[in-house]
Amino acid sequence: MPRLKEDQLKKIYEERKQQITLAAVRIFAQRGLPGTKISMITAEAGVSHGLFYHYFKTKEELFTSLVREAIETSMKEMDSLSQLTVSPIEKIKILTQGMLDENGAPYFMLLHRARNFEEVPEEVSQLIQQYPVDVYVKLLLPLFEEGQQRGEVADGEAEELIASYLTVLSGVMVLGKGYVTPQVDWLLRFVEKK
Amino acid sequence: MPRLKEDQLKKIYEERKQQITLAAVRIFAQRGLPGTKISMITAEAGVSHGLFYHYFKTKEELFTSLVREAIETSMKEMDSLSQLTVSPIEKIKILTQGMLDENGAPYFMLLHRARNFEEVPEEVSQLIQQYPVDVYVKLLLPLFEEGQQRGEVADGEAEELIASYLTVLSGVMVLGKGYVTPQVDWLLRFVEKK
Amino acid sequence: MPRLKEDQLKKIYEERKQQITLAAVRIFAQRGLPGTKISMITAEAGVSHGLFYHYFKTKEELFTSLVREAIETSMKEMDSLSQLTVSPIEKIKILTQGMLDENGAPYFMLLHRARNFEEVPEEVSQLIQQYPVDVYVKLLLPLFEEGQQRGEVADGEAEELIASYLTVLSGVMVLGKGYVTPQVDWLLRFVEKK
Amino acid sequence: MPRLKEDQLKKIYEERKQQITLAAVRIFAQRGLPGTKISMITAEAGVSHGLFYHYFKTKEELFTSLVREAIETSMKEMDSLSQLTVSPIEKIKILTQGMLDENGAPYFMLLHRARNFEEVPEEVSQLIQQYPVDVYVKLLLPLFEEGQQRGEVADGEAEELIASYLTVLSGVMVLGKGYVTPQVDWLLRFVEKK
DNA sequence: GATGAATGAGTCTTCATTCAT
DNA sequence: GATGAATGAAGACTCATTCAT
Repeated sequence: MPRLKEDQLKKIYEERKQQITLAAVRIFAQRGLPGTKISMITAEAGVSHGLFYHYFKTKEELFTSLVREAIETSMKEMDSLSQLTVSPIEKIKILTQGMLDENGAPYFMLLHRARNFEEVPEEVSQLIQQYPVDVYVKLLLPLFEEGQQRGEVADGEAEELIASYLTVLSGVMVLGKGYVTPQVDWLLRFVEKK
Repeated sequence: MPRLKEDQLKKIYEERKQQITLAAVRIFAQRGLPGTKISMITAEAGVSHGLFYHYFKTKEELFTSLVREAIETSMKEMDSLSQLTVSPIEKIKILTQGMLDENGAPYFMLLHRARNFEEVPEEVSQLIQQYPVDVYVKLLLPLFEEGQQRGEVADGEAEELIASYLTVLSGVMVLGKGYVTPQVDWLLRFVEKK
Repeated sequence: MPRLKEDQLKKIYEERKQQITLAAVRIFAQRGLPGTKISMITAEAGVSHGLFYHYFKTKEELFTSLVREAIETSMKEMDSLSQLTVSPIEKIKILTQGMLDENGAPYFMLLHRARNFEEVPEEVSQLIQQYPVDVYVKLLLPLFEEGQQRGEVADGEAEELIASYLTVLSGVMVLGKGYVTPQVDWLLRFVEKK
Repeated sequence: MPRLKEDQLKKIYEERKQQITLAAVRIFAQRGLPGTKISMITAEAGVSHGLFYHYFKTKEELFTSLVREAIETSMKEMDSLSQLTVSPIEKIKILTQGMLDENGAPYFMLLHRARNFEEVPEEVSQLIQQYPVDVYVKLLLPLFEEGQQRGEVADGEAEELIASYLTVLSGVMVLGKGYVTPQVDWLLRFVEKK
C-alpha cells in the first residue's frame, strides 16, 4: 500500500502533466511540430526526457490533444460572448482583445500551424476539417447581424465581414514578436460602421 | 564549338537550379525549415536527391539565400512605389494588392518563418536583425505622411499606423488556405481617413 | 541519366538486400525478434545501420517477410516430395534429412519462434494462424497412408503419427548446437513399421 | 511479540518472492531474457514494478538464479531415478513422462534458452558450460547400459543413444503449444529394443 | 513493505550529406 | 551532370533501475 495518499499522487501527476503541457504549447507554437524536439520541451519543463513518456504516448499525441483543446477553448470563448450584456460592438471589442491576448496566442498559433502548415497527424487533419473557420463564422453571425441592425457594425455581407475580420485577427495573432501589434481600436475600424 | 556547348551547359545549370529553387520556396514556405526534407524538394522538382548537392551546399544555405532574396525583393517592391505617379492612397492600394498576390506569398511566408519561428541558421538571424520591420516602416513613412497631409490617410502616429498595417497585411498573407482572404478595399479601411 | 546501367543498380540492390537478409535470418533465428538489434544485423552484414533502412522499412517488417518466406518454402518442399518416384518410407527419409539440414534450420527456427515465443508483429500472428501445423499434416497425409498400406509405415492413426513426428523433427531442429543431433535412421524408428 | 511479527514478515517476504518468481519463470520461458520486460513479470504477479527490486537485484540476477535452480532440479530428478526399484525401461518411461510434464516445461524451456539462444549473463554461460548435455548423459549411462544388457533398450552406442533421446525429449518439450505433444509410449520407440 | 514518479542508457529510425559510378 | 547506394549524426522512444514518500 502506498504511503502517499492517492490524492497526493494524483495531484503530482496532474501538476507534472500540466507543467510539461505548458512547456509544450509554448514550443510547439513557436517552432511547429517538426521543429519541436522532445528535448526542448523537457528542458523547458525542467524534467528528464524519459518523464515525457510517462505522461504522453508520443509527441504527435500531445500535439493532437493540444489542438483539440485549442479548438474547444476557442469555441467556448466565442460562445460565451453571447452571455454578456453589452452592445454588439462592445462584444466584438472584447473578442478582439481576447484574441490578441498574449496568453491565448500560443493556442491560436497551434491552430494556425495545424490549419496551414506542416505535416500533422491524421487526427489533427480531421479535427481541422471538422472545425473550419466557417464554424466560427456561424457562431458569430447573430452577433454581427444584431450589430448591423443597430447600426454599430458596417453594412454588407455579414458572413464575409466576419470571415475577413477573423482572418485579420488570426493573422495578427500568429505573427507575434517582430511585428507591432495594432491597437484594438484601430482593428475595430474594419467592422465599425462609418 | 566548345563555346556553344558551354553556353548550353550554363543554361541547363541555371534552369535546373531555378527548378529546384522554385520547389524549395514553395515547400519551405509551407513547411518551414525543419519540416522540409530534401527529398520533398527534389521530389517536387522531379530530380534525384543527389542532384540537390550539385546546386546547393546545404539545406540551410539554400534557405538562407532564399531569405536574402525575399528581403531584397520586398525592399525593392516597396521602394518602387515611390516611382509611381498616383496618389498616396492609390500607392498603398497597390502595395496591398502586391502583398496579397499569390505569387509573392511564398516569399513572405518564408520571411515570416525566418522572423518568428523555428531554428534558423545564424546568417538568417543576422539578416532578419538587419532588416527589421522598422526598415519597411521608414521606407513607407514619406508615402503615409503625404497621404495624411492630403487627408487620404487616417490621422495619428504615422509610424505606428504603418507598422500596424504591415502587421495586418503580413498576417493575412501568412495565413493562406483555410482562411478567407479579405478584399483589398476592405483592408484599406484600416488606413483610410474617415 | 545514370552512368550505371539500370541492370547494375538492380544487381547491387538485390545483392545488398540478400546480404542483409541472410545476416538477419541467422541472427533472428538465434536471438529472436526482441533479442536481435539492428546493429547486430548490420554488423554481421558488414554495412552501416543506416543502410538497413534503405532496404527495409522496419525490423518487424523484415521479420515478417522472413516468416512468410519460411512458410512458403516449407510448404513447397513438403509438396515437392510427392513428385519423387521413390517409396513412401524413402520420401519420409528425405523429408527427415531435409528438415535436419543445417541450411534450412534457421528458417525453421524462425517459424518456431514465430509460432511459440515472443512478441511478434500482428501480421506474423495471422500468418501463423493461417498455417498451423495441421496444414502440414494434411499435406503429408497421402504419403503416410500409402506407406501404411504398403506396410512400410507403422499402423495407427496416421494424422496423429504425422503430427507427432513433425513435433519431434521440429524440436530436434530447433535445439541446434549444444545438443546431439540424432541420426536419421534412428529418427525413422518413430514411423517405420515394426 | 516481536518474534511472531518477524516470522510473519518473513513469511510474507517469501510468499511475495515466490509469487514473482513463478511469474518470471513463465514469462522468461515464453519470451526469453530480452523479450521479457520487468513490467510483464510484475503485471503477471500482480504487484508494482518497483516491488521487483525489493526482492531481486536485477533482471539478469533473477534469470541466472532460475537457470541455476533449473539445472539443480533436473540433475536431482535424473539422479532420483536410480532409487526406483523398477526395470530400466520403466525408469526411462518415468523420465520421459517427467520431462513432458507441463509443470516442468517452463524450467526446461529456460534451460533451452540459456543453452542455445540469446544474450545471457556471463554467469549463465558458465553454468551452462559446467553442465553440458554430456553431464546428463553420464548420469543416465548406467541405466541405459543395464537396459541394453537386459535386452530392453535398443543396441548401439549407449552414450549417443542417450544424447539423441535427450535431444528428442528436449525438443518436444521446448516446442509447446502449436504442436501436438507425442504420447509417451510412442516416444519410447526411439529407445526400445525391437 | 509498497508504490509509482523520475532518470538515463540503449535502440530504433530518419534524414542530411557524401561519393562511386 | 545525374543517380542512388552508403554513412552517421541526431532525435524519438523504451525500459531497467532508483528513490522519495
